[in-house]
Amino acid sequence: MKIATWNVNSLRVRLPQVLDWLASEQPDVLAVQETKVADDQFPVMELRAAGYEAVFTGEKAYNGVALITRLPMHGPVLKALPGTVDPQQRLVAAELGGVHVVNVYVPNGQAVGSDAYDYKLEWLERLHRYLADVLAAGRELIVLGDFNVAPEDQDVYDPLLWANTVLFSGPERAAFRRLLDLGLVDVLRAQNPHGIVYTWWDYRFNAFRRNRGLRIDHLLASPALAARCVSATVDTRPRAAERPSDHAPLLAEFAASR
DNA sequence: ATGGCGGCTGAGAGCCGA
Repeated sequence: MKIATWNVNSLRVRLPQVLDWLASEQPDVLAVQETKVADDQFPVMELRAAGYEAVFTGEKAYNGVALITRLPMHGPVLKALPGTVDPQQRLVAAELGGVHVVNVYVPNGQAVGSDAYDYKLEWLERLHRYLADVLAAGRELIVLGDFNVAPEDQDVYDPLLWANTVLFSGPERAAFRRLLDLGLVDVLRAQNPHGIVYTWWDYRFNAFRRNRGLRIDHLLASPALAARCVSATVDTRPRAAERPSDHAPLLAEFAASR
């Protein structure tokens, strides 16, 4: 299975880039975040013409997530964390190729100590409970998306500058670590144990040209699946192209089981 | 490094992202 995640920062603006990328990389699944499009405006037909179906949950102007796939989908599609009513559309999950695939757009948090920050930490705790249940049921799991957390010093271009700020504060990193403590594997880091690998660069400051980035998009896999990961890379080409998203796509490939 | 970018809405400038 070839599976990717990409925060596109408006699917309607980025649709040409997304269609180009699907054509060149041919992933089985692409999880996108920040679609910023209401469901009745979602580009179903354009994706279908490219050979992909989509399940999505969106809203006007903010948030919104979609799973774009050429695999057959089985079973129910989840469009929010179970047992919660979230006015912000931040999660879509489906059974794809025998794997429970969970696409997340974790809240940004705005600033340490803000209401948005508390909402982010609560959201991550609810995600933890849900993923624990999935794993307890013995299901193969991939959770991928924009986590808005840089887990380690090497995931931040200037850790001292970012210390105690949102995306890199202790409580956020601890919440991410608790997801790994479930047994999930950060496959991009596992494939690049020591390398500098960023997924986001600020539009300002010439950040991309200077490679002042953060690694805040992630793909986590359950242990047996992670053992079959044959590659995990960040494709920086779309970030370098015309009218880019500020995030680059993260692409991983898994060998079939036996 | 104060904000510089870019998307959104609604028709201004302000909000939000990270």
